[in-house]
Amino acid sequence: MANSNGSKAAARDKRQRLTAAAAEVLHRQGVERTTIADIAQLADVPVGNVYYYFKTKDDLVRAALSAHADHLSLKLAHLDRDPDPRARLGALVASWVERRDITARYGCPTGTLAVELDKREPDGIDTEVGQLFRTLVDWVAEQFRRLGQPDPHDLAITFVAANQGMSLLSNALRDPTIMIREGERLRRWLDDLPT
Amino acid sequence: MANSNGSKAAARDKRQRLTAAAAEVLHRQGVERTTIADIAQLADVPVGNVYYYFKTKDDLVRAALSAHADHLSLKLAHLDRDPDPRARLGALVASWVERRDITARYGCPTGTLAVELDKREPDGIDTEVGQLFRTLVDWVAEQFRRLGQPDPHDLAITFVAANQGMSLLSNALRDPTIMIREGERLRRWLDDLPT
Amino acid sequence: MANSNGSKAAARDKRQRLTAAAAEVLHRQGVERTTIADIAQLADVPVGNVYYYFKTKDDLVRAALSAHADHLSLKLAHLDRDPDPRARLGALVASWVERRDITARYGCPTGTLAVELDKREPDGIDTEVGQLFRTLVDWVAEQFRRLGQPDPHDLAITFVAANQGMSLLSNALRDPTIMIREGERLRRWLDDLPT
Amino acid sequence: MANSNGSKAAARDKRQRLTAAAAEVLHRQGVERTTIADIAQLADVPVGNVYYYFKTKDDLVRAALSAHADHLSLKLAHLDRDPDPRARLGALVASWVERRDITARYGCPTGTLAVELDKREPDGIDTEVGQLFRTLVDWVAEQFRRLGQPDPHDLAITFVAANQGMSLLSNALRDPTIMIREGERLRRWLDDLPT
DNA sequence: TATGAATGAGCATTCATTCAT
DNA sequence: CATGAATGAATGCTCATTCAT
Repeated sequence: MANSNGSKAAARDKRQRLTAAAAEVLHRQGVERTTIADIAQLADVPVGNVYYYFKTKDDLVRAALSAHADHLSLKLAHLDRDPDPRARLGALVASWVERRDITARYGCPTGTLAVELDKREPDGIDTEVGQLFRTLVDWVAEQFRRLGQPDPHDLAITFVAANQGMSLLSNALRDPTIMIREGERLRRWLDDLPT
Repeated sequence: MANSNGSKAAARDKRQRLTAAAAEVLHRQGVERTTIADIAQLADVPVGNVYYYFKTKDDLVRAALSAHADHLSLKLAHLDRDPDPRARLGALVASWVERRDITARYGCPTGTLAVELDKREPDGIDTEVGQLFRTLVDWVAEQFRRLGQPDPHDLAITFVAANQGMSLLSNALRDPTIMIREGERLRRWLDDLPT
Repeated sequence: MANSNGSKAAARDKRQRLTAAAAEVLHRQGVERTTIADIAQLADVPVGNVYYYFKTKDDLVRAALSAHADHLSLKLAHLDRDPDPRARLGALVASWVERRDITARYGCPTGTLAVELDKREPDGIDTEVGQLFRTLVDWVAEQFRRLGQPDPHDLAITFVAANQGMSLLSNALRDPTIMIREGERLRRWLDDLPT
Repeated sequence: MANSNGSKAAARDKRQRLTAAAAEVLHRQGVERTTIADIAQLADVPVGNVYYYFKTKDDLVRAALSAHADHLSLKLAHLDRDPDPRARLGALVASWVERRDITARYGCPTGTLAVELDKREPDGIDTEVGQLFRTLVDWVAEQFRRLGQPDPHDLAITFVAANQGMSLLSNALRDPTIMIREGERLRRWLDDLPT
């Protein structure tokens, strides 16, 4: 029993550890500068063993991306607890600002991944990063819709783009305060939305 | 005379060709996925000869970045011909929107370069991409200042971040129309600025 | 069990083979003229695999040097079996003369390595070749001390230098007989030492 | 006239400068670590121009060796002014000791060159370094002959080998004082020679 | 002859992926 | 499943030598 169940648990655990390690290292070092060995080491898994969980490096990258997607789903589900759409969006902004130091240092995990993956998959039209962004945009759009805004989807694009823009700039300029000021602007914008 | 000058001109030309090729290929394929051979081939220069003009691959990357910086300077100088700051900013937005198809396919050259270089130079605080962004932000801030806006620098950050955000999203979603709609929003925003 | 131990043994064996191959080829071709491929080929190891055992070419060079150092230690230990210091030194000389053909063809392994490494590590003060020579000089000095000689260390320097000198000359002149005659001179010198 | 004579002089001068530069840099950096560009730069000659004076790198190396040979000839001619063979040999030793700092840092120019060239010309039986050593050995032998010594040639080998040995050791141990002590020993040896 | 530029072969090193046990 | 080891293709870079002018 310790065997069948235990090893399955161990396997799930290893896969999990590898995914988490990948998400972290890929964020910090970038996809191309990260070796399988880097990830294996951080996950404390022997290199040769990685391939029993992920066929290729791309698979690992995808897993890391999925991890970010899962993280996003969790966050959105958490935000959904608040019934007020405006508050939800405000909390989303707050979560962005909260991560300002990491963002200023390494950029937005999703955004930088999107940039790198775009170079990797020259013909990928319907990419998984795209899906992630779509999920987020859709959720944001839904909030704007509930707020009775016209063109909620466009507003959502603007909103999500604002995060990507301030993240990229704060990273390029190594200035976390950009996130603070831009975050305040977004919140003001939310508050000023005509009802 | 045609000789001595000719060869120098040829050399300058080759350097120029290599720089242009680098800028183009690095934009399309990304820094890490681009080999010196790729650049050499596009520039029609034998691989070994590249190193006569650029000591290292990093040098080539820097040259490509400089090319972008030069391009930006030219553009700003061109915009400066119009005395109206609001019109200047509007024209800048227009130039962004104009490039929407390339942006949707490969992202903003400067933005994607910023992301990649951040992973390459783990400790680079005062990077050259940073300088490029600073130049742009400063110019934009100056226009807002002339328009009598409070906090022109913050507005400039918002403005530049907007471009990066919409570029990234339109790239990730492979949707050039995002650039159109966001561009229009920016122009409306400019027009609505209180005087 | 044959397994786990077997692969470790195989690994040790491969490392050993690479070290031996390195020692041999580096002696014959010199450090700079020897490629990793040369060593790999002689050791019958795929080139890419070499780097699993040695991170860099320098590492391989160091390993070869260590092999020489080990060889020296063994030889000295063997000589130590004879209780008579004079006989020990005589046997050492004999071992030098024995290798005269190889020496005339390729020089003294340690001496030529010392020359080459001196050019490689421009600032290496306390080099490993230096250590090797120190070990030898110290051992020789100890013998002279036991023989009751004054300035045993100086005598040891003279003794060791004599080997390097005759090795270099016999190599440059491609004349192994130099080793014979100089060897005899050294032995006579030992015999004539005042007690 | 400034032309024909001047350019010939300039050519001779350039060749001379290249030879001197080669001798110096090859001694310091070693043959393999020295590039044509290194030599050209030190000689203040454009790289492409080097090949009008020396067809190949080997030619340059040979020229440097010839320079050392010329230097030796000059030195021996100078020593020949003293009619006393013993004094001549003593003065030769003194000249070796004088160069102790350079020797401790870079080795004996001829000796290190001999080692490196041996690796370069795998089949060179009658090498030019050999010739140089033969010249020296013959001259020294002649002095011993005049001193009425038996086996003057063997003594000469011993004498020259002593220099190579102490040079190599003082270089490997980075200790110029070895040259001093060994030099004194050689002089004592000369003085003690039976007449 | 003079010279900047061109050429191309060669080398150390990396790394994703596979294999043997 | 686990794991250390194997494999080989790819890449940045160097440099002696040659060429065009």
